[in-house]
Amino acid sequence: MERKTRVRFAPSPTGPLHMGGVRTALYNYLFAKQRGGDFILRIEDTDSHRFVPGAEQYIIEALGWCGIRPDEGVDENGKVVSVPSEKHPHAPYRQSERKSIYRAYAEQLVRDGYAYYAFDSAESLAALRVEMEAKGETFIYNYSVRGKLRNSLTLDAAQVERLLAGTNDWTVRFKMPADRIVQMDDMIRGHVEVNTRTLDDKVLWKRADELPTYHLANIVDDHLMEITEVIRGEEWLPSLPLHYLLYEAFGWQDTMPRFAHLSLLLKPDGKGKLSKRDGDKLGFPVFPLRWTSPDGEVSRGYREDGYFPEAFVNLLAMLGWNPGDERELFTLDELVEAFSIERIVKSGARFNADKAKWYNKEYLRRKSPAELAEAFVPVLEEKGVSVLDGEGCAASEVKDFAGRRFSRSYVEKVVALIQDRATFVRDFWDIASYLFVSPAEYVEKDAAKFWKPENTALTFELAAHISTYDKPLEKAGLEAEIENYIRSREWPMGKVMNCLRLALVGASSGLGIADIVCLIGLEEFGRRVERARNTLGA
RNA sequence: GGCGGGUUCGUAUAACGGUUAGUACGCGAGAUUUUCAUUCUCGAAACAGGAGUUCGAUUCUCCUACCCGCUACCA
Repeated sequence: MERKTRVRFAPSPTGPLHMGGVRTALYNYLFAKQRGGDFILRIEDTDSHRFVPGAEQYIIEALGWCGIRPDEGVDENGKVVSVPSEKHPHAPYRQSERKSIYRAYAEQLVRDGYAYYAFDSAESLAALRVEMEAKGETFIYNYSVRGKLRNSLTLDAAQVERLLAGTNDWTVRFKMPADRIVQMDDMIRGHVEVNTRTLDDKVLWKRADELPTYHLANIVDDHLMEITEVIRGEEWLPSLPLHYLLYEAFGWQDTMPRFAHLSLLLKPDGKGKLSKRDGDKLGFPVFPLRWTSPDGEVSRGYREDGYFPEAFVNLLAMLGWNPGDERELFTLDELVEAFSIERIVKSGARFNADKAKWYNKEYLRRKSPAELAEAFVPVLEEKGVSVLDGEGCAASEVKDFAGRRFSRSYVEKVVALIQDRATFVRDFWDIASYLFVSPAEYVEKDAAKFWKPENTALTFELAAHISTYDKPLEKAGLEAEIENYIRSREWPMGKVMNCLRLALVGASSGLGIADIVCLIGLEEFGRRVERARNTLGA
């Protein structure tokens, strides 16, 4: 019988999710949605020592920002579900709240001979490890040493009972077979085999906190939650044999999920995988959202750096996957359509900040001016420019340069003309501040180049002519008028235009003269020319 | 050290035994433009090395090198 596709993203709330984690979640999501399946969020908080407050909420918020919404595990308020319901039948989805489930499974394995109780203390193991390493031997806790240690395999039943009841630092360990080749299949890497001889008797359950370790909790929950595919990071590949053996020991082979191990995201320059530490150091965020750690340390995020979630998702998807053709721009829905595990790349991907910016630029230029204006408003207000909304201003556009008040329709017009020139919304101010504030000073170098008596005389004459323009202010018409005026007099076009631009912008860069005049209007135009004349001289 | 994974221009990638090894970002040069930006055109830039298998290997096998991961009562 064909099972419904169910995948899960199972982060550990030990800190903010970094972009590699988001990519893993994204690939899981895409896989599930493509097959009409479920994407489940499960919180793996079985390490009580590494719990970080706020991390869980961060993970949910980050996924939400990306548009990745779990079908199960998180309720409509963005909280991890603890109580089972029709929509969330497998609750709780936080492993710490599933504590009671795991012990029985651990005991089942002991009873069936696949695991045993181990009574060695952490200190005695550490000592043994040091001792063996001193002799040049590698310490592996497996068949080779378990016979010499204190456990339910070497101690008699009565003693085991006594230790089980009377002490609380024992563990349940998996009894790794001595010499067996485990044959595995990975959806990305193909056939993989490992001899159990090199593997160790992993701890499955700890009496001290009555919590399972990752391996047990993971297998039990994936089974209980009817997970069909496990798509996770490459760091888990070495423990895949153990996981196979656990499914076998439980007798769950027939419903064992298929596995896909994703390569890691590497640092752009140096060596090693992208880690949480090297965010600011490398000049780009490693986190989707800004994160303030409990001790007050702040790490930047893509959201706060001005990236659109669509761009972030897109660039992440293309880091280790490609559609097989030359398309590069995909919305989340398009990714759902195009995604395929077969086209995931095996090797690790190095993140490239320039490409990330390019993606944002592409999305920015595709956005509507209305949406961009909306995002630009806070920036304007920060700069002391107020944006007027509402009924009154629709009819008559407000552009009050001295009072720094502009109607939203004006902001939209500005944005429409500059959106091709920006990578982020925050670039707008640098590109277009002169469309809101008269230039207070003039770039010295540009002034020296263009503000010369032979140019200014002509410029003032042109400005005077423009001021008398009585047709509706509209780019094409005004542009033709200006060009015509200059050409018919055989004036040097570049010199005059740049001289005038200097007066309007304060520099010899920026939009076309006609565009600027149409935006700021004749009145402001006249003021700027006057001001330049007074400041720079005629 | 042991085990596993990986290796195509600087980066991300295409190629699934036969190609002038393609594309994108970035970089360089031109063109367009009233400046800047955009846009357009062109250019430089890669099969880690060595053995096999084959009529023929970037592609298959093995070895070496390098990179990455794991080797915790962390995930």
